[in-house]
Amino acid sequence: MAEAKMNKTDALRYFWGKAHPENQMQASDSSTLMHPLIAHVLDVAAVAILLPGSDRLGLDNRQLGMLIALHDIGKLMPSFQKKVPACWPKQGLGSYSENYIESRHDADGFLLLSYFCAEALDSLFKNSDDAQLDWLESEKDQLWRAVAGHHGKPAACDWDKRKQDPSFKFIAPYAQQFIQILLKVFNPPALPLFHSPDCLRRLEWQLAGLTNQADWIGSQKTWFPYVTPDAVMDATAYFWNHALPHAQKAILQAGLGPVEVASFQGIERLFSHIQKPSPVQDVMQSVALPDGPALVIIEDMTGSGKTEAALVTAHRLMASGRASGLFVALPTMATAHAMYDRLVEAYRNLFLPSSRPSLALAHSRALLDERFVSVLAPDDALDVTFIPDDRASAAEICCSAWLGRDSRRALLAQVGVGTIDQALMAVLPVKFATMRQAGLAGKVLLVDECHAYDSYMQEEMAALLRFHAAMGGSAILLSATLTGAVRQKLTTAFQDGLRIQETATLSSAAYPLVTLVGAENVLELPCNARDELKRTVAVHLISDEASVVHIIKDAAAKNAAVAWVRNSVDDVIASAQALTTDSIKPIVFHARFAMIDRLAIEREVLRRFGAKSSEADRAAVLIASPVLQESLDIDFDVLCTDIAPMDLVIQRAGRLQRHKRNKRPIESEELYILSPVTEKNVDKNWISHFLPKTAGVYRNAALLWRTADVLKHEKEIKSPENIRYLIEQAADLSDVPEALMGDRNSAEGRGRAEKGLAMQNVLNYEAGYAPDVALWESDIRTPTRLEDEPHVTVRLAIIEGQTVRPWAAFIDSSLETQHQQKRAWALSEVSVRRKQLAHCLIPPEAKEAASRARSVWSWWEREAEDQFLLLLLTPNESGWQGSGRNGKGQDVVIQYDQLYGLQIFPAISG
DNA sequence: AAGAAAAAAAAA
Repeated sequence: MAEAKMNKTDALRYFWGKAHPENQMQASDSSTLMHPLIAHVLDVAAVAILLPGSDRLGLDNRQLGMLIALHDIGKLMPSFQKKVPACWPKQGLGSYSENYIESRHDADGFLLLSYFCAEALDSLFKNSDDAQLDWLESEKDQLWRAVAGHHGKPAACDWDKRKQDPSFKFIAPYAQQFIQILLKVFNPPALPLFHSPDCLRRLEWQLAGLTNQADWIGSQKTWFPYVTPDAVMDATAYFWNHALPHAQKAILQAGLGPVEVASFQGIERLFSHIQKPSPVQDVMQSVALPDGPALVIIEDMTGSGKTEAALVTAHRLMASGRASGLFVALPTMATAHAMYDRLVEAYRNLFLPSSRPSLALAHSRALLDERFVSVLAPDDALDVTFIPDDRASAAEICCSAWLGRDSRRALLAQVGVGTIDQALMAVLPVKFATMRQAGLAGKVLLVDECHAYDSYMQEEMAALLRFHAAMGGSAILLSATLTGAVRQKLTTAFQDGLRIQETATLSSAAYPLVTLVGAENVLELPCNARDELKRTVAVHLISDEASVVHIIKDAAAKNAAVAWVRNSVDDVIASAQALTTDSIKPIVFHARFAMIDRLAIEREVLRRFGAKSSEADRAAVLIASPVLQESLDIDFDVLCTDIAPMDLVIQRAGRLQRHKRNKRPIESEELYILSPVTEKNVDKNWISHFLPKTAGVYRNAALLWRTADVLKHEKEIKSPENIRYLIEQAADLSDVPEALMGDRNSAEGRGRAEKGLAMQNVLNYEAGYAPDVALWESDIRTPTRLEDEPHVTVRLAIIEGQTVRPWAAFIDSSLETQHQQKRAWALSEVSVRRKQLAHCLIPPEAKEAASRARSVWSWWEREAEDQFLLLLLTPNESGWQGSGRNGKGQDVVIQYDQLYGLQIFPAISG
């Protein structure tokens, strides 16, 4: 029996917007199997209107609500409605049919808005009868693609072909009626014509981000329980009485409720441990900041208190209304953790005590961090009415589970700390980049250690700064030293984003230095160094390994703390073995250990050589790979290093007699650099004959030669006086030996290629949120970092009978529990070049146990079988061993022990 | 001919 068809307005409430997948349905209560489309779009519109920060778009709430509510109009199409047959709106579409062409509702939505319903939307753009004041079609399309592209990338399809689908003719009247209903709910005044294309472009990106964000919140079923079609009989009533109150609560539970920035009242109020501000902190407290969006670059020595100076700057920018929050980007997960720990103490002081801002940790492994997980409030358990009244609870950290459980959402937290990669993905055509943009918008972007990047990442950084400035954001960059070229590049990028025609030229060579960049002017402000940090290190170039060994043995005999930074892991292990005697037992430190062992070594190294180490503990020899130049706060009486590029040599030298100590076995500050002799007539194997593995790691021999040669003449590293000079001199490769020019040129070529690749990959702000102007989620994910060579992640495991245990659980039995499984596996990882190890052998009798072990890994870890290798270890006389094949398919033996780490040898055949 | 360290990974 044919159902009597309803009129369109009545029928519309039966179209669904959200529904359970068929198999999870419970037939008992058919009325709430689905959430009506009208209800869903009003929910999302309500969220958008109430989200703090949505006022930055500069739209009237009625206009904003209208635009956002249109985001899912494509779901009216039968090709969407048929997806859940039980929810098919027969009241409008007649009896169910499967015969509709497959399509995407985001692309269909765009077509409805831009083409089939243009007239119905006229009133939204009609300012007067003067056609001069009308919006252009292309301008309207910018808005439509922003709201339609809410599935992580711009909606796309073969538009001309898709238009031919007869369903459009059939659905258009419904869509027009749908629009009428929304117009009645919101009653939006006409959108003013934008006086500049820049403003419209910004609105396009902002609207795309906000739609996305509001859709994610508005799609949470726990916050927006399904309602019956009857509930939206009166759409206006639903919006006011249902959508808005639910949205308000949802926003609070998402941890995105309104917060108020405290006024800036001096660095001591922000950090209780600071009694006397350092010079750079003094400057950043008092200097006049440029008007409008600002870029601040702080170059100063490690230990100068840059981070606090930067947070002071961020607070001042926030307090002056230029930002509502902060994201701190760091080069590694480890440094992100350290920064998180520092912010835990201070971040609440940025806001009024009555505000409850979230502090989120944003990187791929944040959920393996016990401390972060422990502060995550369970969804819905957050008491939204709770306002702490005593200081103790006001000081407590918080982060909603909704924000904390996904790295893209984590960027939305008022204060975020994470890897730089999380921010960079905002300017790459990866899925939900607009979410990340929304997270960064209106925040101060604080990038720490921003010298630590290659050409590819530098170009991404420039793109990020350009984008951030164009969106009206401010940024702070921290570094020990940047070359003039890099500082100029980043400054120009920021000014580009501000639409400055004639960007500033930087000139200062002072150090330490604060660079203040605004739209109007640029100021380079020399700054004093902290007295305690001023120092002179004597540099000795040594051209034979035996002498280094001799120096180390000599120092060890005097009970000094001595370290040798070697460039390759194999060299580290070989030298450690060669140095081992009855009295010397070197500590070996590199990254080819299972993470749990590496962390244990790190703790041991900190204990022995850290600020609080005792004289007895310090009498030790450490042989380390370049991991040592990373952020560990340790110091040595004597330091040796293989030759490396200048900035790294300086960084390594920072580990020499860094702390004040009453008495040292060796008082003079001397750095010994193992390097071949620098002469003009060297041959092209200058470095590879002398330190073959170093030649593989630092592939620009000219740069190494130049570094050694500059240091040979300069003879000392003097902070702060000659730091800038050393860096700039070493970077100048115009006059290197003839034989090394080939190397220099190919390194330059690689750099240029990387830069080109990055330029090709990053989003073009100007081109807008459009499908064809970037490789949006093409076949290969656009990476935040280039990998020069493919690596595999090896997960170490112990096999005993039929049980496979992660190595970490074997080392630390507290990791044996069910809920620690993921952490245990992550702590058992080592990264190895695929060339060395491509496949691990699993004996047939262990196959079953091995696949049982793998089954608890996440879907991509299981999926990428050649990327995540399970290595089964069995004990042998010197530790543990397993077997596998290298990249060429040859059999190899893998040796593992806690002293030297992972080593791979060719298998002895026969 | 040699090879550090570092990040990311679904959906609305």
